[in-house]
Amino acid sequence: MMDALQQYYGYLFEDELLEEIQQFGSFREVKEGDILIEIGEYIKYMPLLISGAIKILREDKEGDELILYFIERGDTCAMTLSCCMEQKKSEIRAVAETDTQLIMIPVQKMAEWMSKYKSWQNFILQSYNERMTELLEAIDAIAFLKMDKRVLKYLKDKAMANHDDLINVTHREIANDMHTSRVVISRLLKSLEKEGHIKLHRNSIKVLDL
DNA sequence: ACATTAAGTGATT
DNA sequence: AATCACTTAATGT
Repeated sequence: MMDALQQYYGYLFEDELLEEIQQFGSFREVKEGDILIEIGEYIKYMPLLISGAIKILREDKEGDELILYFIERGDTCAMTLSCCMEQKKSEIRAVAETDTQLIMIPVQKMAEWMSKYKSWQNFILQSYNERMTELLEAIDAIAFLKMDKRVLKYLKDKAMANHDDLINVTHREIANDMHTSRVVISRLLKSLEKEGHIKLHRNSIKVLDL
């Protein structure tokens, strides 16, 4: 665990902080599809990604999902930040997008480090900022972009998060993430394929123009 | 060979 | 953009 920490976060954090992370954080591995945080749960840990990716979803009363954004190595969940500050329940669901390795940091520590380490403070502030930007993008996408653009954005985001232009996903799953029907997705994907943006296969899609 | 699941299509609202 | 109804294609048993 120290190796990975050193490798991916060494340039960000000072040595004492790295040691504290190692001491208080617990390493965890999850498989694709595992739920890390469920809506309504109290958040006790904040995740620090080592590898893999996680997708953040919102859900309405009827159980319909809507994707907000993906997080990767070097990211933390902004919702965790706002929720854990006041020991509130989670407003979102976090699902492992791929097999993922991460370090769970107790929220008390994260508050403590805020004042103790400048680099931590910067890290939190910066990723909070990035998340905010992505959230705004997500809102823009929903409010102003047409469905076809949204699907393409979704695919590109997903390809980025996976570090792979070949995405394993069914039309059904996309429809669920985007809160629409499968038929609509099928049609949009068809037209995107005709325009040369993607290549369709059964159970997978290849993104061509990244 | 049969059942199940994913994906494609036309018509309707 | 959503829904229905139906077809076709791929995959599993």
